[in-house]
Amino acid sequence: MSSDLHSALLTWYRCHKRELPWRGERDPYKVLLSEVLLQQTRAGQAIPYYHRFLQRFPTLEALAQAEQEAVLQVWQGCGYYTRARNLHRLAQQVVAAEGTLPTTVQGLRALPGIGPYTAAAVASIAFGEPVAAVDGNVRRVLSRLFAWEHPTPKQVQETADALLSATNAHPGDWNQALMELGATICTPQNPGCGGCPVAAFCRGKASPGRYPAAKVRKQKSLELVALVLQGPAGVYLERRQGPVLGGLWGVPMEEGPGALERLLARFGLDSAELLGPVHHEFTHRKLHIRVYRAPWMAGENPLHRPLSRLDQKILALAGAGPAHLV
DNA sequence: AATGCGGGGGA
DNA sequence: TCCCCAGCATT
Repeated sequence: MSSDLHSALLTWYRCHKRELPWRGERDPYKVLLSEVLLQQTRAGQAIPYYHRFLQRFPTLEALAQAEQEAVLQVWQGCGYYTRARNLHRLAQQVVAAEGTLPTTVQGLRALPGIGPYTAAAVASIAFGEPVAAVDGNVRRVLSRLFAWEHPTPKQVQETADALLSATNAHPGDWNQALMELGATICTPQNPGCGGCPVAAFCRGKASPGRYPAAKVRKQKSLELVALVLQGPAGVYLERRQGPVLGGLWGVPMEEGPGALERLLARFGLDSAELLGPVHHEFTHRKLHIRVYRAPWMAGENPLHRPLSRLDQKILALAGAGPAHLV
């Protein structure tokens, strides 16, 4: 019974897995990089960043010696920039201590930016530790297999561990097989149950949309004003602080009533030209930005700074984006 | 347990 | 439009 599920999934995986750059990779540094990139990021989006990152920082040592801004420059556009800052910190920490990455879940878990999933993924894939890596795919696959509408983290982890302990496959391969099924067949919408290798074992296949129940998301609306200060050599940029786009560079912005007045006061200006609106969405925020422009004596080329997509949009509207200054 | 954090792709 | 992605840190 259970062994049939295992062999069915593993056979399918050997035959149908996507060819990804990190597939079959056992180098801990490369495995770690791929797993961090894949946090809340689809494989297709992560691939170019994986290549760019390894070309720029081929080893953990090279990453440790880099400036944070150089790391963010490579990560630019990939989102969740805390990942890049933490990975950089991790490299410096490890190189300063042991020199090589920890080889166990427990050791990996203690590093910045490494949570339960990433620790288990790296330990199982790179070091063969028999531990289940539970991500969103695994949670969804198991919820459907067992018809759980409201799976608890404990329930999912325990079941995933039990399934892993019942296979002779390499733990990393088993974990990836389960995730690959979730990513390509057992998808959130319109799952391909007709082509599913384990449909015979699935209690939820009659109504896969019910498992697991969708989360509720609320999106806050924010009114912002941005000021593009344009000079002969480029635009005025400042380094953003705090949790939102922290470490990246961008144009001055203020939020809420009186935002424009505060911006003008900051730079001793009387007025600025309204260029137009820019709309930008984060998962939890909907930003409405009124973009103004004013002449300025200094400025720099935005190409040389790590910028978010948001700031790239604003600069494009002002005709001052990286593409306009190359 | 809930919330915040980017950006993009598929339906 | 809406959903959510090979999650983690913080509260």
